Amino acid sequence: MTSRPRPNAGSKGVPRAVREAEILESACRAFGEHGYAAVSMTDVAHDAGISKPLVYSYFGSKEGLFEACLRHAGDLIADDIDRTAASGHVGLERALVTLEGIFKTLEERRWIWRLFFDATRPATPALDAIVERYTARLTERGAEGTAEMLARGGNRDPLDADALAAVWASVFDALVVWWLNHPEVTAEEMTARSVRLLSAVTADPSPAPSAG
Amino acid sequence: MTSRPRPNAGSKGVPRAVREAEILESACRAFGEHGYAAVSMTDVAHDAGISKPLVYSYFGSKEGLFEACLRHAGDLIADDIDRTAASGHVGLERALVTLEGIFKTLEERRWIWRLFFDATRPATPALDAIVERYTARLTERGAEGTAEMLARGGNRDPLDADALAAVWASVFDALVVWWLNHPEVTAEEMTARSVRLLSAVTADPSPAPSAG
DNA sequence: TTGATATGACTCTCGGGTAAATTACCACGC
DNA sequence: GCGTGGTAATTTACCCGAGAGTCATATCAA
Repeated sequence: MTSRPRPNAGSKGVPRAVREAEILESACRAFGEHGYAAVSMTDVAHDAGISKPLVYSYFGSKEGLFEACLRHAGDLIADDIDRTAASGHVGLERALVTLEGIFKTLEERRWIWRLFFDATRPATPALDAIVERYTARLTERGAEGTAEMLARGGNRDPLDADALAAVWASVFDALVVWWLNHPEVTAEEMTARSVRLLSAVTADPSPAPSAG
Repeated sequence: MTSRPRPNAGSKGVPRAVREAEILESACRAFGEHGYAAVSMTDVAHDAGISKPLVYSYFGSKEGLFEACLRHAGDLIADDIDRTAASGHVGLERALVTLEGIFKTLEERRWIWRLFFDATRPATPALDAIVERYTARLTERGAEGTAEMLARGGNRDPLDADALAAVWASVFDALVVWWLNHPEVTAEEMTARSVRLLSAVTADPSPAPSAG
């Protein structure tokens, strides 16, 4: 079995750090847009313009590659959350400042948001821990706000607080995802829209549910 | 290659309609709890106490089986939505009546809710159409309510209306999913919780975002 | 005997992961 | 300047397991 010539083998000579960043970017985009399960390692390699074993030499496994994507995206998002949380705003205003920050951070990399809500990823302890760590910062901040809101109304039920925190996280996610699906809307416009919507809801003098 | 005996082959004689219902129930539960991708046809067959080829003889393919699950679940849910929508309530009260109906309908089959939000299913035109058809009824009803809320505040932006409808759908889903994760909470209790939470939010006299 | 019900054992494809070989570059002695 | 060996970068070709889907055959009731 005489080996046939292998075009381009070794000819690139791209430094490790550069190649690694290239692969990571391709992977983040692919995973974010199509989901873990729908993306094969061959896809990532092809998108990055290289062969599959090279991807493995850099990231070890598909799960390892996804983990690197999570860390990359998580650092971007969590750092932003921490920054806006430290800005001293409270109540609805803090929620809106947080949204504004996220919109600006994601502006040119919108797809990374979905990495953290990818139901098709394997539920391994390693990945679970990373997702948990990063999402905790976001949900914690939200829970503070919603708990405060309930307390103002005299509600001290811990399950109510937990459920409302989940609802708020879902609202946050819905706003971001809606924005992901409307690429023509800028971060600035989306911030203004969020202000209008949240104000409309909390100020709504609609027919409240009468008892019974 | 003398064929060995096949224990139980053909010995059951279960009527088609009965077997079909058994398989469907197993499949709905498995798909709903673990997701399309994580469930194999062998799993379904084993759970239903039969062999894989029998599942194929009834539903043709994995996608066909999932389609049947969607129709089964969709009929339950959509019928319920239509019924509560016709009850004549408006505003927040209608939202709560709708939630109450869904909670009661799902009480003994909570997992079927997730079938419609399963990101691991194949995105074929056939399945897309079915999901679209069933979810349309739910989101449409929601959009009516949110549009009305915006209009009361003088907001006529169609994109705002679309985004708020998405947010409301997300809130609805978040409440149901929170409930799925708290099996000890009854439908009745969950309805009461929803009333408290939505009332708290819409009636919140919190620091509104000042201009600028 | 016939037809409905049922199954063990198989094929085939896809995708994660690997082994071994190949190319290019670089440092070094002459 | 120029062979030369070491090493990093990269490839082709393969293995392997899982799971979708099929076929020929077996059992049983009427």
